[in-house]
Amino acid sequence: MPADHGIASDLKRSDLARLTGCNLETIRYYEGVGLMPDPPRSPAGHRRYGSAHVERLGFIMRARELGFTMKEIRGLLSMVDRGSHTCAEVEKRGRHHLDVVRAKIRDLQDIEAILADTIAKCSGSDTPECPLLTVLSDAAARSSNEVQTESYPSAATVAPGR
Amino acid sequence: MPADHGIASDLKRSDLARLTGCNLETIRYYEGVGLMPDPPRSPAGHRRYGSAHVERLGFIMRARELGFTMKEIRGLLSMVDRGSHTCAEVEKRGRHHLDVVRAKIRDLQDIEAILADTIAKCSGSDTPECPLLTVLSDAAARSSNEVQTESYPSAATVAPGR
DNA sequence: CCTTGATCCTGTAGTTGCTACAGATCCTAT
DNA sequence: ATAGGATCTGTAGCAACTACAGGATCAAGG
Repeated sequence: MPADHGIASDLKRSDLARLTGCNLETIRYYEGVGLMPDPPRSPAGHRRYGSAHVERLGFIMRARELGFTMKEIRGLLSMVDRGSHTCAEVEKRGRHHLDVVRAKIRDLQDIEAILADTIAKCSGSDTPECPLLTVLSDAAARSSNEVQTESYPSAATVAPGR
Repeated sequence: MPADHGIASDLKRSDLARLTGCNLETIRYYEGVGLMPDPPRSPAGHRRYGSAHVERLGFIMRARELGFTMKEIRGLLSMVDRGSHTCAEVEKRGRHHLDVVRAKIRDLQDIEAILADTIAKCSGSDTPECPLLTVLSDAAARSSNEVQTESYPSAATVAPGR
């Protein structure tokens, strides 16, 4: 096998985009908000990237795929940049993010249950009466065992105006 | 107990907000984007709402809670406004939204699995080595049975620059 | 060598769904 | 009458990008 001819460099912005799967414009955006460093420029002012940039942007993209917010990614990166990170601290942040992800899953599962239950009652016919519209129109139809504590005397029609 | 004196009216914007749980400013926003009708005004120009507005905003709020986008809500409302809705059509839209919700749940569950698996390997100690950082730094660590089809020769360090 | 088309540059506006502010007017209670 | 809330308008900000306009530059073909 031939010898490696050294660290790659001289990548254009489009190369970096292609290698990382990141949108071209987003690279500039990340530079603007300080997630990516200002790269060296060619004499004509074109950005020139190296493998270090590929690594860093790859890190950002994978964190994004895992749903980390920009703030969290920024925190992780600055820890690593400073070399002040420990597994314990990274794990702590990861666990916090996991909690957030699990909370979102629970919220969506609640929504899923209501939607599925309601839709199951739909007739699929041409009548205007619809269980889903009823649920959307009437708070009481949602949680039938919970009494509305404060509401206005109900009017005749749903979604009036026009 | 005194008799009900008819359909309510002359609600102020703050009243509507309180009755529906909607943010005060959001009401004006919904009016601006055409989700809520322009209400009648008092001589001095203050918005005056009635029970029909309470109903409509309640509809919007409940659709929001179920994760419908503004576009979907707009579609549902305009159907109902026109009186052209059928249970079949509403059900169709509801099922589509349910599909979207379920897809989101699956995405989040994938994320949850990767996070949980990775964090489980963390030592929680003071070392800088961390399985979670490894996963974020190295694409190969994510899907270990999938060969990277296109990537750059890897450099020494993760998250360089500084 | 020169042209042509692709790519790069900058700054700025649009997206979704709100939320919050500034500065002016108005209402309500004492 | 006056003090304090509440309302009015327009506009700016948030996350996290994405897309465009108008110009400069590069790379390949003739």
